Parts: sequence; C-alpha cells; structure tokens
Amino acid sequence: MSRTEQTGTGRRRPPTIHDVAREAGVSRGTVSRVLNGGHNVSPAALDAVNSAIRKTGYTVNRHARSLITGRSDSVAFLLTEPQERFFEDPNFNVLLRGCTSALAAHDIPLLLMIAGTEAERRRNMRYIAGHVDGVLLVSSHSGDPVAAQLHEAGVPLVACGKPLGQKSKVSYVAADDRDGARDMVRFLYESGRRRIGTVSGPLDTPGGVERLAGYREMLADCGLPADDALIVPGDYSRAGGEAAAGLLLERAPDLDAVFVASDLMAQGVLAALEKAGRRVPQDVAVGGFDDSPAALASRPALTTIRQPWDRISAEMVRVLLAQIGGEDPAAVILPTELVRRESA
Amino acid sequence: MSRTEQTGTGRRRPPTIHDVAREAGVSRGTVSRVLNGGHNVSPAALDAVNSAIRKTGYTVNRHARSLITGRSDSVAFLLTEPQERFFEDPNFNVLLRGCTSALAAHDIPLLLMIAGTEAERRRNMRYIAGHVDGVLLVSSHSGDPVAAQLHEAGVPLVACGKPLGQKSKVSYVAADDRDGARDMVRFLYESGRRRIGTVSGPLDTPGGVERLAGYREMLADCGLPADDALIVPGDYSRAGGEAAAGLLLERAPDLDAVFVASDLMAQGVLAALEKAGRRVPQDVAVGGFDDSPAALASRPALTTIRQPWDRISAEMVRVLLAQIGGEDPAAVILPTELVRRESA
DNA sequence: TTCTCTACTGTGAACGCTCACAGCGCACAT
DNA sequence: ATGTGCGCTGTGAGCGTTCACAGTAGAGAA
Repeated sequence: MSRTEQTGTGRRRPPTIHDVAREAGVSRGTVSRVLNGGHNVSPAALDAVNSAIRKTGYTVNRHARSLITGRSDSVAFLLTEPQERFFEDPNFNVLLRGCTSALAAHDIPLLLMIAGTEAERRRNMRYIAGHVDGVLLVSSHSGDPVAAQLHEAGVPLVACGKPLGQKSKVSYVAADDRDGARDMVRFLYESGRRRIGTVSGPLDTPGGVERLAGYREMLADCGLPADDALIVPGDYSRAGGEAAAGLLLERAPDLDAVFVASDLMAQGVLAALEKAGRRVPQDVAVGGFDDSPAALASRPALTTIRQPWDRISAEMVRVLLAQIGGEDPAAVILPTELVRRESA
Repeated sequence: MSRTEQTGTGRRRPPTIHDVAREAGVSRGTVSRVLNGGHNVSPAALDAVNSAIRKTGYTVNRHARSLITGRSDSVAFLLTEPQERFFEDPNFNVLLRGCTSALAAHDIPLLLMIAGTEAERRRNMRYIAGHVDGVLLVSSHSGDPVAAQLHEAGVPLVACGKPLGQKSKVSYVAADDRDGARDMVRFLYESGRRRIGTVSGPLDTPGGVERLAGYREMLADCGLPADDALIVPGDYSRAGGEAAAGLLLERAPDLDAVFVASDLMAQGVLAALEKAGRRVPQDVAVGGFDDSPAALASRPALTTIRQPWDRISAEMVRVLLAQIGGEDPAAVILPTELVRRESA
C-alpha cells in the first residue's frame, strides 16, 4: 500500500513537494521555484502549483530546506540578564513583543533563550552555533563575554544598547541615552531647580554610563557646579532607588531635584522622599527614565524620558536581517522624548 | 581537495557525524547510538566517541535529525491574548521564564509566538502544524478557537488555565482560582468585614468565572446574603479596576471590603477609593489576586492571593512533554496562598 | 530552412542524520 | 560439533528539500 493511500483517524503524514508536483502536473523543481519566488516559471505552471498548494494544504518542511540551504530561518532572542531584572523591567515585554512581530512579518520564528546560569549560557551558545541564523542580544553588563564570543564565531548579531568594552565592531540599536538625560536635566533646570542630584544606573551598563554623562554635560552647560555628592549609583531596582535616594538626602539635604536613570528606581526614590517628608514635586522634583508602566502607576505620576522601544525592536530586526543578508554591521541610535507628568 | 582539508579564515563547515566516526575509528551508526543514549555500545567505543565529540566540537544537526525522526524537538509558546494584557501582566514574564528554563533542561528550545491579529494567528497555526512537537497555550478567552483547532489537528497541547467551553479533552494547568477566592473572602470575613464586594475578571475567562464562583460560595458559607449590586465585572486592567470600584461605591456606599480578581485592577480600585476619600484598610479592605509586583508597589501594599507561577510553568512543561511522549492529556490544579500585607 | 538565444522544465545528487537490517564473534546449552 | 542467543557493529536506504545542470520548445535572426 503506497503511503499516499493511507487513511484513517491517525495523524496522516503531511503532503510533500512531490504531492504538490503530482497534483499540479509539474515537477518538483518547478514547485520549488514557485516556493522560492516564482522566477522562471510560466504563468500557467505558477497557477497550477499555487492551487495545488492550496488544495493539498502543503507547507514546506523547513527541516529539509534548512538541511540543504544551511540556513535555519530562525533567530534567537538571547537574554543574559540576571533574571530579576527581566522580571521587573516592563521594557523587555515591549521589546520582545516588537521583535517577535517584526520577525513574524518575515516568517521567521523567534527562539527565546535565557542565560541566567553558566550552564544555560553554555547550552545556548552551543545551540546558537549552527542552529540559528542570527541573534538579538539583550545583555547590558559589560563583563558579559557573549557578544564577543558570538561575533567571533561569525554569528550575525545585533545588541540592544551599545555593548561596552567591545573592541570588535558589533551592531547595536540604542536609544539616545545621553541626549535623553540632557533633556531631562535641562527641563529640571528650566523649571527652576538648582541642586539637581542623580541616581544613575550601574556603571557597567551602557545606560548607566551614558545617562550619567548626559547629566554631567547638561549640568555644565547650565553653568551648575559639578558635585560628586549629588551622584549616587543605583542598580535599576526599586529597592536600589530607595536606598540611593536615602543616601542622596543625607549627603545633600538641600536637594531640589533628582534625575533617576530608570522609572523603577524612581519609584523607590519617591518612596524615600515620602518617608523623609519631602513633597514631590514641590520640594523635590523627580525625573525618571523609560516611560514604563511604572511611570504611570506612580503617585505622583512620573515625568520621564520615553524610550522608543517599538522602533528599537523594529530596527534590531531590520539590522539583523540585513546582516544575515550579507551587509555590514551597523549602529542605530534613536531619539528619546520627554514625557511631562506630575513629578517634575 | 576533500572538504575536510578546507582551511583558512572563513566560517568552516561544522563537523558531521562522519567526522566524529572517523576520528573515533567507528562507524556512523555507533556514533548515532552514543548520541541517542549509548545503548548497545561497548565501553571502549563509547569513550572513543565521546572524546572524538569533544575533540571535533561536534554538535548534532537538528535539521537532519528532525527530517528523519519527524520530531522537531522544539515547542511553541503561543500567546493569543490581545497584546495589552501581555504588556501589563507581569505574570506572563514569570510564566515565560519558567517555561523557557524548564524546557532548556531538556534541551528543547521555546518558540515564542504571538497571535494578536488574525493574520498572525493563521501564520502561527500554519507554522505549528508540522514544525513543532507541542504547544504551550496562553489564551484565556473562551471565544478563542485555537485550542480546539490544535487539539483537532492532533498537536500535543497544554493550556495555562482551564479552557472554557471546550468539549474535547485538552490538558491544562491552573491555579486553584476558586479556592484562592474563597480564602480571600474568608479572610475578609474573619477580619470583621460584612459588606464585601468584588471586582471580577472578564466572565469569558476561566479566572473570571472561577474567582467569582469562589467569592459567591464563601459568602454563602459565611452566611452573608448574596447581593448582585456588590458584583462588578472588570477587564483585568488598572483603568478597568478604577471604573469598577467607582460603580461599586455608587451602588453600595456601605461597602467595607472588596475582593478584586487581579492586582492590577486592585491598583485601580485603590486609586478610586482614595479619590472617594475612603481609607484603606480602615474604611475599606482590599484584597487582590496574583501577587504580582504591582501588589508590592501599591500603596498600601496589597494583601493578595499568590499564584504559584513557577510551579505552573514547570507543570505545563512536564505535562506537555509527557503528552508528546504518548501519555494522555491531564489536568493539574495547584494550590494558591494568601499573602497578607497592608491593604486588608 | 537553420541557427541561436531565451524562457521554461525535469532530473539526479546532495544535505546529515536515524533506522532497520544483516553480520560478526563469543558464550553457553544441546 | 551444531545450534541458539546476545551484545555489538557497519551498511544502505531514505527523510523532503534545493541546486546545478541538461534538456526542450518556441521566437526571432540569418
């Protein structure tokens, strides 16, 4: 009994390119050509194949295709953050969603990989080499060797945020952190604040470095004195923000504004200020960064810098696909926007 | 020039099972046996193969394997929620993380698929049939035909939360929503509350239905009268919670407690109560559901029902893999836990 | 007519793996 | 001696594609 005759209730085996070819009265080759763009195929054959595809419900077997082309037509989204940050930071959702749908438009599935532990990291690296056409990397800490390793292995790669301490040229897409920080500090200055502190991000992350640099620059541009007592590094967590604000108040009781490098930390800052009896924004203005849902949920709602996450994800995918297609690595920096609410 | 001699700076082609076999001095078959559990292989051959694998840096070509086995050794995580909820609900992060790492332990990659639009839904369905061994489904709305379609197509499937209105038997893993709701209402009753309202979830979601049922049951168990004025359906969003609470206060000004079917909605309820000048928990106690980060971030911090998301994800993966292995569909219901904080 | 060029089509070979099968040697029972 | 079983091994076939190549027909030029 030939296998095309097989029937019954079981999960019948899916139609192959052969079945389509027979149905359309053409050869495998022609069907394959239709599948891959339809060049050099007569209109009649093209029609016949297309309706045979519809009739049989054929879908290409990507394993067979990958086996011969060497491409997998899939992309990994690799997260090397320690997990806490992944949980707390709502930006990842937006980024992940954006990447997924941008890839879906090209019919490319996204493989989610999380490298929390060293074992996971190794497993993922082993998987990526040879099983994935490219990698969307989310990993801010500069100590992270993943970017270098992947780049060296020749895997097309786009990082989210500028990878720190990277000698080799690796693609990345980032918001203009420095400019965003400058905008916020200028805004605080223009609303009359003169003792402007900052809770920065971790200084081994690009966001931490760049936002702090923007803060310093704009302070200087505004003619305000640099004062290291006004700078406290945070860790992007709510609790870290609260602790940092406590320290800041201790070192500079005359503080009248704080630029906080993330909304989550800004929530902590808000809490610390409330405990210390300072009113926001009357006594102390607070500016956040990210425009995450936390910014809206805060009381008072946070004035913050919006990062264009939807555009970031779209650009990451665009740059990655271009690189898979043979183009050179590229860096894309996207503008931010100040969102004015109640906290400043 | 044979291809094994090829050299130079280019990305050399990865070693195959042939290379390993030659290196180890055995045949392809023996290497394959080692790769697939090492049964019926002599200790000497096993050693030789293993060190040849290490030496060559061999990794199996999963496409070639899949082509012949018919398995893909990958699993889809399919989200059919409208995107807003995905963004706002932090539970998804925990769930997604949990599933990813539980699968990683079996060396199975997770394909993230989001079906927001109809076009995405069709694309995903087409992909899933034949390219994926099983599906982890997150889709609460009962109108959603995806579960039925997949089940009918014979794709192993585990849903998160009991799929509503499903005649056929499909696996699911869920928290004990009803029991959690009962616990919360009992707690409110035991702390002296007698006019206990509820903001339920959407009634076309299992959580919405079950939590409301638990609320009703416990009210009856406590001997409190049923009063439909005390029940307002919400939509799991913050804004929806705020609106619902407004309605509730209007219909029952003597309210002294609210059981809210999600923390996010509870945040909205808190905001509405504050606007109405009611103190929490003195005037009105508020109980949430989920124990999401929002519960901690709220002021006052929410008393809520913790859903065991880490266990849910682990069980989903376990049940799915069992089903892929040929076992029958199964339903798993996991206990919840009341977390006491400040709001009640 | 004949030749050339172009557009289209079919065919065999590979991609790297697993599976079924056959073959081998050895131990033990007959 | 012969048979039987078992543990281990190698071999050929085939999974469903794409790709390179060869071949065909028809249009246009000579």
